[in-house]
Amino acid sequence: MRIATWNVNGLRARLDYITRWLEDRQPDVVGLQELKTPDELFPHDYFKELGYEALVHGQKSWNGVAILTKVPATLTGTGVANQDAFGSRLITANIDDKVSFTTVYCPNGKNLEHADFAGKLGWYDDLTQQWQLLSDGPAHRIICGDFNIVPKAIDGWRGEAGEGSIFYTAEERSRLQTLMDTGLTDLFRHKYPYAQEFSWWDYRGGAFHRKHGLRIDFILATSGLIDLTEEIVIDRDYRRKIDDLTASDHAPVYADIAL
DNA sequence: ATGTCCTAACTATTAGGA
Repeated sequence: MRIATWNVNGLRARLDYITRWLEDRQPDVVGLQELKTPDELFPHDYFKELGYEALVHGQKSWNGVAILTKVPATLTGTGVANQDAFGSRLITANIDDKVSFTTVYCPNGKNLEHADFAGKLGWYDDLTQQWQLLSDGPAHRIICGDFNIVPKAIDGWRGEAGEGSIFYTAEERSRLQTLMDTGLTDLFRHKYPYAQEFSWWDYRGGAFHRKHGLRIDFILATSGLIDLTEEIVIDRDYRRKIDDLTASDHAPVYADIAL
């Protein structure tokens, strides 16, 4: 089973680009973030023609997450408890009764002085609490998405020079670590302990070509899935322009798991 | 380097992104 995560930066503006990627990579399950699309405008029929059912937790203008799936799936939850003010950022489904699949769009935080920074930390606290409380359903669980945190210096182009700035703070990293301490493994970092690969590059200033990126999009999985993971790829070719189609500022990330 | 770029929105300028 090929599972994936992708912050598409506007689903409707990205529809043709997303189609190219789906046809080329043929993922079975995809967590999408930053739909910027209200539920009533989600193109269910379009994805159905491509072979995907869509489970959607959207909103007007901003945020929004969805799960595309080729295999039978059941929606089991949306949203982080007590965090409605941050918008639509989490959706969970049981995939074929084999794995619980969650995708998240974690808050950005803006800057260290902004109220959203403290809010980001609180959002993570509530996410972890909710994650721990979820006890029924499949034992295999995946949470993937745009986490908006650089886990280690190697995961950002600025390296050690970035330490302490937003995305690189000890406060943010401790929140991510607390979530991981519930029994989650970063599949990319586990398979490639020393690789420097990025999943996001700023649109501005030629950041992609200057290799000024961050690795902030992860697939986190429970321990039973580690040995079942055959490959994990940050698909950076799909951060490039295709013909006249503009890419998202995030690359897709996918894993092939023997489920 | 608060320069740059992209999206959505009460279509023109602004907010948000990371």
